[in-house]
Amino acid sequence: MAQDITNVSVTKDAYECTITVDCAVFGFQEGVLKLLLIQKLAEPFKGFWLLPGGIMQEGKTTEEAVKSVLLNLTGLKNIHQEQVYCYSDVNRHPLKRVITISYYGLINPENHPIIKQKHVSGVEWFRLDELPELGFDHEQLIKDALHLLKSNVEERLILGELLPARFTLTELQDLYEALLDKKLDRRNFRKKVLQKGLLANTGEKKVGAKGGPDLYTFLNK
Amino acid sequence: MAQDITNVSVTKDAYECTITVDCAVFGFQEGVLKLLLIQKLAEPFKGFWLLPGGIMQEGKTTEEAVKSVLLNLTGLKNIHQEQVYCYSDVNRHPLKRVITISYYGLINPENHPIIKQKHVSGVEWFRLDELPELGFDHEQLIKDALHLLKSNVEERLILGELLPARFTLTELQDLYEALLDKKLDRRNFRKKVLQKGLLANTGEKKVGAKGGPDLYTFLNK
DNA sequence: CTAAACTGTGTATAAATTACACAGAAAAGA
DNA sequence: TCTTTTCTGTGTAATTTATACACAGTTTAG
Repeated sequence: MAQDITNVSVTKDAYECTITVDCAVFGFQEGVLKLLLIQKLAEPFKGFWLLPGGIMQEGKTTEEAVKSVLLNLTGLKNIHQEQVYCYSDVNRHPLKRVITISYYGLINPENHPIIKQKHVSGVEWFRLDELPELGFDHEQLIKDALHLLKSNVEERLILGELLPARFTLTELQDLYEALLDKKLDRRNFRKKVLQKGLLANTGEKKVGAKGGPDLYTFLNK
Repeated sequence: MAQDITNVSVTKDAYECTITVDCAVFGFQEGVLKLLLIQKLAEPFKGFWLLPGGIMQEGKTTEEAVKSVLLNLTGLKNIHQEQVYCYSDVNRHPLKRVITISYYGLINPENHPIIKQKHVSGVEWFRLDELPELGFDHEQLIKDALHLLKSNVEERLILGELLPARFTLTELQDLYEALLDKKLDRRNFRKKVLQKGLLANTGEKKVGAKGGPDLYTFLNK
């Protein structure tokens, strides 16, 4: 007897599944792109480093679940986040079938002190080129998150808080260069990024920096 | 008392949620892009047209769930599919909290006869510019699916079965024009699409067509 | 106040995109 | 079968976009 699997039948006999969210939190500091990882306190993957993540609780959207998980594991709040992908392989988690929606987040580490919470044995920023061994399939999640981040930055200049509210074009260029892993020509970079029409020169200059660089900001936010 | 929401605790006290999948199946026929919709047999949204979708069953990935749902509602099988987005608003479904992973699929309607199954009162192809009123948030799902489809076609020439295995460049151009909703110059289009290096001229010509157009195919598949 | 390190800017060249027309092939119709 | 119609395949000039490149001015560091 075939089971009715249309939308009609969600109220009866529906299989239910644990949903987790994971979030690749990126920060940009001293010209280096960094990723925030937590170290697991218990099995499975005890001692391994992981993306912060956890269970979606009743009544929450996945976006809200990400916020709550980050707050509970790292003390972080108010961060820009974007959905990356849904991972549903049956054996992703060794103990139980879970479905994971992954996100990435963008913060300025200086504005967001990391406060290690209980449930984790460590919270640390890692350079992207010096990541430790990761648990679960988080290497894949990071790869996918980074790919989306690059395309969102290049195509739409979505920076979240990777840069401060007012930033110099050289800071923006340093971010591009870290993401693309190559040097860019200053004059051509400025031309290209300015003609997107998304940036405004504030008319003020950054203090404490040689050359007295102009501070820019986003036009509409 | 704070609940442990890390990955550690997936086995205890975890909220579980019904997961559904929806799939925007696109077909390309007579130069027109079409979308396959089903008509609902029962409340909620009885009589409304919807993307085929349904519940993810135990032991299945979301990709497998999409396959199973399409087979059960429309008789379709073996279709190219891509994940679009995860929708988790709490009130998306009027009867129950569900989380939906949406996909799009690409088929050649001529190779895949649609066989209406039980659980639905209709299955029909609609022109994209003549869609009926849709239930749930499926208008949004279609918009997002179409957006991803466009970018996958333009950037990566991912056509699934929108065209037959061997096709003329004019057929490919017709598909582009339908997707982008504008006319393209033939010579420039050919230059651009050929220099992607993904197509090979089979050396054969399409019979029954004026002008004797060359048949092309994908290089590596 | 000198040296060092940074900023802001324009132009010439190369590459990519666009606009555009005609001769040949096949089908359709007389 | 032959004339008309409709489609295919192709190149070049003009425009736009991307790239390579150097120097004078500003600020900090010593």
